[in-house]
Amino acid sequence: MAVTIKDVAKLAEVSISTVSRVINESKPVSPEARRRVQHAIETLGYEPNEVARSLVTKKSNLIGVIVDDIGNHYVSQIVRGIEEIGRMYNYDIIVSSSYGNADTELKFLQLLKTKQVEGIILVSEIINQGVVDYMKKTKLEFMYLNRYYNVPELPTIALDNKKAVKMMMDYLIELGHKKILYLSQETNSDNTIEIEKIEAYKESMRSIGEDPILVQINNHRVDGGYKIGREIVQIKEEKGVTAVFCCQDELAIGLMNYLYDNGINVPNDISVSGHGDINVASIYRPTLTTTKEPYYDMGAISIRKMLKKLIGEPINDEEIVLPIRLIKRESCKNI
Amino acid sequence: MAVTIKDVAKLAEVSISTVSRVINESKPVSPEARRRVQHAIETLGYEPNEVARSLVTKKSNLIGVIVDDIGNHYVSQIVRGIEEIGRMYNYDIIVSSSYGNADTELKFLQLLKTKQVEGIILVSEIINQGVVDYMKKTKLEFMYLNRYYNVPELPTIALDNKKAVKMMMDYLIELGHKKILYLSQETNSDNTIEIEKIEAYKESMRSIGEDPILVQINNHRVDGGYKIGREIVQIKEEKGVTAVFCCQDELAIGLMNYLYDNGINVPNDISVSGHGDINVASIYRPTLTTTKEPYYDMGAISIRKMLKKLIGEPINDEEIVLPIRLIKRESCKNI
DNA sequence: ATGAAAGCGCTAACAG
DNA sequence: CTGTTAGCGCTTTCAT
Repeated sequence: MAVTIKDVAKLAEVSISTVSRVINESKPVSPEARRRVQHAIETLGYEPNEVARSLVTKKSNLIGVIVDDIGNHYVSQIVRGIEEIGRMYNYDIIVSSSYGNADTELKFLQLLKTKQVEGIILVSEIINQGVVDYMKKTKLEFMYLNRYYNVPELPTIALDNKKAVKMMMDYLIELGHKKILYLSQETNSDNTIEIEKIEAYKESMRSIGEDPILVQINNHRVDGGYKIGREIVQIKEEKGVTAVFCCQDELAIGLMNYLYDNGINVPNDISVSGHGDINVASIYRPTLTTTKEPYYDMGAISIRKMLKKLIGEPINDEEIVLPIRLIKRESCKNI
Repeated sequence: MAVTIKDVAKLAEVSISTVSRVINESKPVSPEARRRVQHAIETLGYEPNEVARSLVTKKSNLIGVIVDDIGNHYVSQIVRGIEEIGRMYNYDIIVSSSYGNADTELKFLQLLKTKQVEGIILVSEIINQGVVDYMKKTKLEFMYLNRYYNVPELPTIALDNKKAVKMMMDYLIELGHKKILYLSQETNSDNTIEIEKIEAYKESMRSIGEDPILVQINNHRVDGGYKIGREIVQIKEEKGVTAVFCCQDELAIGLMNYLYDNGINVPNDISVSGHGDINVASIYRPTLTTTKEPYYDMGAISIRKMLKKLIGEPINDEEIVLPIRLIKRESCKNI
């Protein structure tokens, strides 16, 4: 059996309350008693039982984090941010990967609640009405981080995606491109973030008097970009496309792979750009021009907001707008 | 206040013991009582408090996972394996990133223990005597997964690194290479895994009557491979090196970046191979020839072993030797 | 089959 | 400043 507060009290010849007091520095304790208690703790190697503590204080110092897949690089960056800031406030995180399954997300939500987490951060790629409903009726702190959907009913950290698209389009146009193809993903729901990105793209094209050249795909992974390569090359030939702007870096990388494998040189034969700035973006050759989504910061800010609410710190409700940065690299060149 | 077992008991007009019994199916309960309890649980939306439960059962169903950096791809793959298998046994994981700091690792170890985790898996890149000492005197389940060091005193999942090196060398030799440079990392301690890899490399070189061409570096990241590029190219010129075998994929990618940026073509001008098969290895162009380290499996197996011990399942002590596979890709060609 | 009661390890009034 | 006491929500004897 592990050593408990009782053992410490006995050895130090004080009451357990006194021991509790020196552990938590919750109330003044005489120097003498404190010394004895500390000595007892040392010799016994006492470590407080946080579970017991949680039970009475109702504070678990635990945040539940449900993610799509921790193996995804951008996800792990968000988690990194969450964890690092959580640590500063003495919070630990329990992570679970749902692999995009709505039922799993909901199951984890309930599970985490039984574990008495004080808040939950959901990093998802799907829209899950079950979660929305569940969270609305429970008073748990919550944050919905979704890369693809806007979730208006629940707190989230939003990015100015329209602006990101505009910045990229302006840059491409500045490089002399006119026939710019936008590789997007299918918009299967009204609150898809892609809808506003597509809108921004079309607007840019209109502003230079060009017709939009839009290709949509239902796979936003690297292999999706690869598979659509053939079609893109075909359109390039037909319409004289000089630049492909992909709605996600993964697609851009996959596309560049296809182009490489088929002897088409980026950026000499065609320019390619992405969105996100995942880690391979700067490692791949040619390096990928993209707009940076501040994943780490998204995680950091979401938990900071949550924790501030939890510990009752004044929370400045001024919407923090995360800056979007254009990262110019090798994959796009002037024409 | 959340609804407790008491509320359920009251509504169902039974004692809390009975409620507990139906929740846990620990003892027979009359159909009638069971029905009433279940109904009460439904209407109240009761969810058991796992913290309270843990306190009495001494089972937290929590495993602590301390990693170097969750943002590292190979680390996140290990965590994925841990999490997915843990889930099957109804275990959750608490993850913390130590960023390679020994004191932090130890601090987390203690912290996790106070949280009553039932076991700890440490995914580290350093050797930490403090951890070894601490774990030897506590009875917590433990698993030490280290990519760079052998940790003889504590349970771990080892890979046959010598064999991996031999396989790669055999392949390179088969392709006609003789002047093979091995880019290794500095071996600052006796139990560095690199020592046996270097040994295996030297043996291979000896077997074809060549002198080893060894370069050591103290940075095993992508940028390390990039920075050493200049030196490698120089040695290539001097000694007629035709292939560079890097002790980690990250180094190989960095090196290929340097070569690309300096107009040296892989694999036409020089072959490059790695070790690990991190995700970029197959995404990068040219794709990287490497030996696969089964990260996901390492995580999965380590927690499975731990959980079996925890739930008292018979554990087959036959050393599971994880298979090492040679992945032939584009970065190496015959000469 | 069921209830009463003890207790897991700890915190937080409450007295003194 | 310190000890006593009452729980936190739950499981688990021990009777009945």
